[in-house]
Amino acid sequence: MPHLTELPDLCCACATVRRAARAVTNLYAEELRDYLEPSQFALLAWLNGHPGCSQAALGKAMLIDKATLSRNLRLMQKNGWLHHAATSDKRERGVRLTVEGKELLEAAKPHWKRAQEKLKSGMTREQWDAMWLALGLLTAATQDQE
Amino acid sequence: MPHLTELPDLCCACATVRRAARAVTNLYAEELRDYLEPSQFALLAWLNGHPGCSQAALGKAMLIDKATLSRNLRLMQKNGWLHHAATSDKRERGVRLTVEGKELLEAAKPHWKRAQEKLKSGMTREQWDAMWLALGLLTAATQDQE
DNA sequence: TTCGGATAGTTGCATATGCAACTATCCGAG
DNA sequence: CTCGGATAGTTGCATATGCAACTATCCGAA
Repeated sequence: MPHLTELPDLCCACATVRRAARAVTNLYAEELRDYLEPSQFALLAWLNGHPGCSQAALGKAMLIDKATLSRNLRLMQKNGWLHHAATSDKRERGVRLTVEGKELLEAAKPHWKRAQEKLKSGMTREQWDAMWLALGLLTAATQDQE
Repeated sequence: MPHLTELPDLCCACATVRRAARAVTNLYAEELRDYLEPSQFALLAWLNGHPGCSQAALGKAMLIDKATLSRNLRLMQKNGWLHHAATSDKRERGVRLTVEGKELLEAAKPHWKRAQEKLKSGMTREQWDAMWLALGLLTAATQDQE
């Protein structure tokens, strides 16, 4: 796989960030295989830090369409990892991890960590930091379009 | 959408690059809506520069699973944008754009350009360059794991 | 008080993605 | 020559993703 760092035929930012997402997802998926999908790990981890969060708030934070979220959360609920609870606003319902969900998250964490360390070990500290900055700026640049 | 550039609760590189990919994909999809999907544009553009390429080579360049590629290309073939041709090696078949495929690519290009300019206008030249570097390094870091 | 716009969530439809298992073909070692 | 491993591509299955259209609820203006 030569020249991945050179400016390639892929002069399309969309193609390049999607390719990176595929590559990174596969790396994490391999580590998390026995537990959950990488995207499910992300949802579980975020919800763990924001208990009682509404689907809408979750979607805004992760930039996930509400329809996608509706179905992905339903799957995780069927797995027993989380549950919905009524709120004062009858339109929305707060999402919380179940005990099983928290246990799964804890069990998966070391494997997540391993994947992240693998990635980190492939670049310098400066490159790692620059990557986080770049991803944040890239995402932000998509949001101030309206 | 505040603080997207700050180090967030999303300390998972996978979640962050996937979120960026969603955000960027949506931006391009909006521009390309009347033509094709962003991922189809990427395939079409790459094939245009590598006529007669095999699915396997395409998959290696874009880091797309061969099964995914098989089906995505089939869709595009049904749309009349490309065709497969036999090669000396009977296992593989070279993929080429049809005339319709080339016309579509040309028609979509200005809209792709507009999406890319939108993104570019949201950051400085240095940040733009740093982003390309970071995405390349990130992708490369996933590849030297075996 | 009520009505219309905004918000939360779901469903139909379509595309994208990857693993496992499969078939067909190629090619080199013996 | 032949057999077994490697390679190219397809199919079954499951998850992820987003738009459009829908229902239910909320809330502020008239």
